[in-house]
Amino acid sequence: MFNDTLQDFDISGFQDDLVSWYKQNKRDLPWRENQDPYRVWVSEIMLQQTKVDTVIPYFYHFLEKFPTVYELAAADEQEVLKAWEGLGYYSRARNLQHAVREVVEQYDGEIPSTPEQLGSLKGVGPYTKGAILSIAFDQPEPAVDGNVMRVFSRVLKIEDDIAQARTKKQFEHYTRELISKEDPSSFNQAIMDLGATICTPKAPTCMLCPVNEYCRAFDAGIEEQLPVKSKAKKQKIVPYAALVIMNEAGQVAIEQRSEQGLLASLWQFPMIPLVEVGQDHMENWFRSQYGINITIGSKEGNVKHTFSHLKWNLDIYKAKTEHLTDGNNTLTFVNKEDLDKYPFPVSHQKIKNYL
DNA sequence: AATACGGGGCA
DNA sequence: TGCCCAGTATT
Repeated sequence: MFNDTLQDFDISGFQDDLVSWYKQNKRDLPWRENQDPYRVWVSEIMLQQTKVDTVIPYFYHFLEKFPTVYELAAADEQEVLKAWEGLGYYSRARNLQHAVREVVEQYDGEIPSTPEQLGSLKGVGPYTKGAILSIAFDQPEPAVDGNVMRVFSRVLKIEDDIAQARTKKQFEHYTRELISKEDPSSFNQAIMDLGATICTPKAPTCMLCPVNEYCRAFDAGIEEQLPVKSKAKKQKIVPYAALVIMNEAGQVAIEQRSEQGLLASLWQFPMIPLVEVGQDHMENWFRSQYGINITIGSKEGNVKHTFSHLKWNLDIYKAKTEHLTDGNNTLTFVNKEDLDKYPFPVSHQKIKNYL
């Protein structure tokens, strides 16, 4: 199926040097305290596209609030989102709770340990499946993430575009061949630690690398040129007016976002899409949408926020209304002190400063 | 095969 | 700014 890349590669020597290095140098991380599959699972979901240092405080708090699958399954979704607030990719939290509920109902609370059952859970893709199977259940399954592709693209001198799906398949194939069958958990985590601390995206410190003698890119002096990755396209800029609307009771208006799409089910200050609505028509548009009159003051400031695929440019306005509710009950008027009970995206947490 | 989906840190 | 990060689901 694949070429002869692994011909003449000293697999057992590579495994031994990598795993011994890991055992002496592994990072002390909270989810490495034990092999509890639930802890491993939660950590792997949080770590998707997210740095270790960012995850650590969330992990502690989340495990304290939801120590086992049972507490998480029983929790209110808003509570789970609140615990995820600021971490991003909020569908991870929703999918995790959905999957945990399935584990409680279908598997009597025991996290399944077969690739088929585990991989069928919401939010558990090829990487997370392999990570849980290897780390929690000691099974020799590949867990191919960005680290693995970077490390092996260098070690094996693979010059295919790692942004392509078929390239990832290649790495899964090679990792399956290379992974230690005696200690797959240490092997997979060793690659991650190596990628995070030595085989870094820029300026890898090859002189400190425990497996540099096996590294074909290092041998050829092209480690900085790998991996090859095609560029992402630029984000579109989307302008909005964000409104901090106070009523005469001193309450502020917020609303919950749709259950689907961007920042699903999170809360926000009402926003007017300035692509469709002219500056002079904001109050009219608001009345047509929400059924109440508001008086918009002058612009108070601006918040820019970059997502992976778009940029929000938010002009902040303060506004007043005489109403205590809106026409269709889309808005919720809350006391300032109660704002922190609701999960807000980071962009709208910044708007709280204008209160 | 491409796109949607967050947010932070770093050169 | 642009790139990267312990990716997955949807189209």
